[in-house]
Amino acid sequence: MSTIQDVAKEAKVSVATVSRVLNNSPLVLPDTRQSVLEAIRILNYQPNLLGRNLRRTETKMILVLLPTIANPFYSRLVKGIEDAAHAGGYNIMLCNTDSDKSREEVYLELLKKRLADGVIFMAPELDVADLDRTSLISPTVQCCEYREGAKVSHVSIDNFAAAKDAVEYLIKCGCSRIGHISCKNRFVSTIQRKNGYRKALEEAGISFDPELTAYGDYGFNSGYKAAKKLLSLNNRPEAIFAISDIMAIGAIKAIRENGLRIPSDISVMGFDDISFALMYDPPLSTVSQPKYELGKTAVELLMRQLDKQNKEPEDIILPYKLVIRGSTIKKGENIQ
Amino acid sequence: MSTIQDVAKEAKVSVATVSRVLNNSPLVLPDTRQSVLEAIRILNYQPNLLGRNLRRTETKMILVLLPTIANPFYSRLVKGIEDAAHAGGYNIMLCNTDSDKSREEVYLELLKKRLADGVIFMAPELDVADLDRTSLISPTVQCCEYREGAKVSHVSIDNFAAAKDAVEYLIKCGCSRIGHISCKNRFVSTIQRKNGYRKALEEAGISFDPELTAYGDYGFNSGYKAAKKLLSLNNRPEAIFAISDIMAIGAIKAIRENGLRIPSDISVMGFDDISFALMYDPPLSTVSQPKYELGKTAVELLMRQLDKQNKEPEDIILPYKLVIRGSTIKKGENIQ
DNA sequence: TTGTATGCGTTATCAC
DNA sequence: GTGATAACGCATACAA
Repeated sequence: MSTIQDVAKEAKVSVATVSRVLNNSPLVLPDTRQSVLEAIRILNYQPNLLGRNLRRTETKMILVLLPTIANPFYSRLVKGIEDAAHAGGYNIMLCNTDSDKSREEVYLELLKKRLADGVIFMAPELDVADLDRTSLISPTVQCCEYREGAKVSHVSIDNFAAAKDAVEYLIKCGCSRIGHISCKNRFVSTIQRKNGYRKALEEAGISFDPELTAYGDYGFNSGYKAAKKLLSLNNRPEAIFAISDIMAIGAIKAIRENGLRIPSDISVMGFDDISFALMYDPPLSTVSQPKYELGKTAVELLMRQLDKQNKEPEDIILPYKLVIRGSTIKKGENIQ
Repeated sequence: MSTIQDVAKEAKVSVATVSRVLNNSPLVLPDTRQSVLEAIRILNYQPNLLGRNLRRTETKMILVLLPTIANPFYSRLVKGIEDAAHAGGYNIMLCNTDSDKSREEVYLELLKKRLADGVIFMAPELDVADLDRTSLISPTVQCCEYREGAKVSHVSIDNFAAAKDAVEYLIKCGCSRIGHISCKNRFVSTIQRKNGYRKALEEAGISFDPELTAYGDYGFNSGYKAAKKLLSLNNRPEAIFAISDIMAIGAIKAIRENGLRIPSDISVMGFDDISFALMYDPPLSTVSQPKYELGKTAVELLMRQLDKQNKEPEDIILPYKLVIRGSTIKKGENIQ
């Protein structure tokens, strides 16, 4: 493995000149540049980035913390992050936290140990204070999920409006008893979606029934169990709004097991628009998040901090889209 | 940000001693160690790994190249890799190549530039010669997919036996016209699965009909289209064996659109056993790969090279499992 | 325009 | 058992 020294010797110039060529400095004569490039070619030289990183105290690496890549919601998001990062000369380190705070902290060590220049949280387990502390060490951005009150940039959709829209659609379809499958966490998205659900009911003059809300953990089985519970009510729901597609699909399994049909007996609405939503039979109606753009925007927010352009936290809201497919009855097609 | 120098000054020892404490050297007095640890605590010191990496010319980082994390097949696999890597003191860099050779090469630059100590290929686009060249630079392992003839370790299942088993099962269920949805690539797994399919037919005395093989690209739509083609044959298949679960699910969509039912009219068998296979309705019969173990084993193979324990390439075959669920008719339940 | 010299933070090789 | 000090490979301030 040859070093910059070897190249300098071969090209009969100083290491400084080689370094200049490597970094496209304008103040090096074309002839000199040529002979350096020739030496690089001859020696098949590859700069050792460890040296550069140490010298510059930067790694051109972004830490990306997410619960698990097993959740297909993150696939497109990561793609958006990856593309934007590459465009800016950065690479990413994808880390599964399993929604475990201590795992998250272990990965943040990499930041403290200078192995990454910045971090994007997809669903921070850290509390507001820790998040603020992290942002003091390195540029930090929250994407999709975020902690309210933290002085840390974030990008997300308007979860309240999205949930309200989704439930309003179900109401317009003629459903008035609408079940909600939520999660027992304190994520802003969860709370906002729940609020959107209640607001839609309220505006339609439908009284909120706490029995119609069941809880899961975003997983398939939890959606199945939550729906079983809702279906066991004396007055079962005519529609179910779940805060994740996977839970919605679990709910459909439960509904079918009870001998009911989708969507004629019960409509089901999901959230996220993961790729499976379209593959499922029936294709799932859902709230589509602009996943690629969310990821891309998160990186842009981070870049602005990395470039020291902006130290102030920014909050960006991206548009969502209600996607109606086969798991909800169409307006006007309801029996009532 | 304090450095090792600051700690040395604070603890009134040399940087060498601090370094020894940091690296758990046995030859440092308990008292000295204590005072160093105290200084570290006071200064809230974090070692800068860039310095260590440069000095040791290692990064404790493993490059993991896969087509895309959007393919859920890789979720558990990555988990296995991650856990094993962490256990060995390594972190991983997950890289989506989009099955694009040039993207793969870009990521391999990270290896040449010493930003990673080794690489695991999940589905190498590189040819045998390039793969051999890479293994000369750094420890290299192929996981699941591999190039035959490359002097590079690999771990996978016996794709021939697995496919043969799957097709034999369909035959035992009474199906004799069995369609195959494959891919037009040169992956060993593809070829072996095709061979297993043919071998099962042959042993059952069923003549191979080239018309019964259609091609896709592992994606949902491609499975859908391939099945459409198979269904348009004069003598349509009684069962379909796809080499990916996602294509199998696409095939089911096509079958249902043609007014046929799963599994009574047509049985469908997938491959991989992704999480969605169990969530789908009907739950998909498929060949289950030991995903977590495949990932774990790949790291172990790599570690042996990193430790210089073993330079010779090793080939490991892990057991698969045929999982029968609702998308195939049960033995004895066939109409014939 | 190019070269010299220094330092980034750490570990390792020597002395002592 | 501990301390000086020389690398590791590169970028950059300054000198020429």
